[in-house]
Amino acid sequence: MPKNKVVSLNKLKVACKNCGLAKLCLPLGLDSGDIDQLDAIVQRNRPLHRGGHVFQTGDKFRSLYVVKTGTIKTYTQCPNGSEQVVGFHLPGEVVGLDGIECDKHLCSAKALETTAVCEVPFGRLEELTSSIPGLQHQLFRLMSREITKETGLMVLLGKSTAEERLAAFLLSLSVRFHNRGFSPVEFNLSMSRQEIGSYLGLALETVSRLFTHFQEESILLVDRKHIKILDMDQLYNLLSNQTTCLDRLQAPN
Amino acid sequence: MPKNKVVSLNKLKVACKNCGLAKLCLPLGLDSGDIDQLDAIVQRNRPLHRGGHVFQTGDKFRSLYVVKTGTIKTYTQCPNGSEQVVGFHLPGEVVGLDGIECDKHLCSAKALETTAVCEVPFGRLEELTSSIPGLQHQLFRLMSREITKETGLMVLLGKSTAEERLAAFLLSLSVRFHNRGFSPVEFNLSMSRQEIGSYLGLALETVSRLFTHFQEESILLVDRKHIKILDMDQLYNLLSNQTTCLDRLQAPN
DNA sequence: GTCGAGTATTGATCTGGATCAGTTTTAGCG
DNA sequence: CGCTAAAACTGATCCAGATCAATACTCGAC
Repeated sequence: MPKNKVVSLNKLKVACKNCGLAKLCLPLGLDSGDIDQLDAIVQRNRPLHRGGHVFQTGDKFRSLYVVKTGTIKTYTQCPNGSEQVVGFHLPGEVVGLDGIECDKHLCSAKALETTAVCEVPFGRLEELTSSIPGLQHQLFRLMSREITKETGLMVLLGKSTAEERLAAFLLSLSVRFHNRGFSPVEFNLSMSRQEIGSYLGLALETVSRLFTHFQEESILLVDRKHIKILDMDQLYNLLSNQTTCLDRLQAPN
Repeated sequence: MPKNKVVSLNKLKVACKNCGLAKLCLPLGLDSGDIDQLDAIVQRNRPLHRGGHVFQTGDKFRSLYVVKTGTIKTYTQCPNGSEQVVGFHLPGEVVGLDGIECDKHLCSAKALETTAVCEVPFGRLEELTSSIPGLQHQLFRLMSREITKETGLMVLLGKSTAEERLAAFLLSLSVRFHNRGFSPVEFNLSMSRQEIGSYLGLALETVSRLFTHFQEESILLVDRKHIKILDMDQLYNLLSNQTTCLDRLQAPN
């Protein structure tokens, strides 16, 4: 923890109370004074470049990380070298919860584009719960939501078609962008077809074909990584039998 | 019946400190006095019969439940009526964590056989963290483990063959039984082929065929719900490319 | 600008496991 | 005990999506 990055820190130091993400993030439901206390332990390091790691499998667990801008993907490496994406994390979403159990990270987290994260040392966060009523419950809620989201994805992977999986993925992104103040119908994917496929348990060719197919059906307009949803209803209808996991994937955070 | 009831209730009132599961359960890492405090809030209701519900989707969230004896399955109901199993829970394992987020349960939990559970009112559990150092961290660890386990299952569902899935499932059970003092090589399945299939994202026919196949390969001896693992090494080898999720599924709890 | 490497698209083929269908076994019950 | 319904097994067929293969596009480096 060097203390000589005064200049870059100033540029990055958006206090939690001034941060547009506060309603989605850890401070949710805390009052102004409490947020100041939380703010005091948050470390704001310089942004990561595309490909930079927040942490890697096996690293000692010290902190949770909240995405401020950009996108983080979490993934595990299989023995044969191939990687499996386990999550995409947008601004306001927390990364690193899997590290609490064994005190070391069980997956790796890397930036898909230039990305800024807020580092929250977990030991100090745990201490803060004694002086901030509600913070403990907020953390339990956050972890419960993570469990819910993963359950939703399990259900999706267990019994849905490729079409349903991609539709659910796009709708999840749509809702999450919307919650963050961006357009729910037009956005850029920061991940490759390969990464989408890995996350959804599909081959990259299948993902590519589905984009083409959705475009032919006038559900989407696809230009490389730029997506425009033309017919939201039709996209929802593809999931009519999957409302359970859809609800879960659309959880507010 | 009335006479028996008293006796059986007395028999059920095993204090946490005398419970054989304490090393796997919430009291893990707490000292004797702390366990007494925890014990004081735990409710031990009469056992559930096969098919009885611990809670159902939409119920208000009040408590976590720890399986004492028997097995609980958690599942969600799809709009079309079919159900999707999301977990099987053995003695010492906690059920209900998904309810914290929205203050209501998002899945249902029912007994697969006669099953006793310890009910832990969550509000009181949260209060207890202020007087029991370490309990908060233990709860965070517990939830982190849940996230880890679900991630492991996601990976399994995303990219593994039917054979690998069933092998991983059996090995997971084996380890969990072993941790609970039972034989790791011989046990009874409390769930149907249908339920195993639902959990693993397979058709019940596929599960049935795989049991036959494993038996032909002298990996297993299968007699209806009774399983004997004849060749543990071969079962492991089926997962050679899947060590990541194997580790996760074998998490101590 | 050209080059080259990564990424995406599209087509052709193959296959694991779903689905359908029929049979057998088991468990529950009057 | 036999009757019934659910669960399990087994065989035959089919198809969604993987895999293999070839081509096209994008973008940064020089």
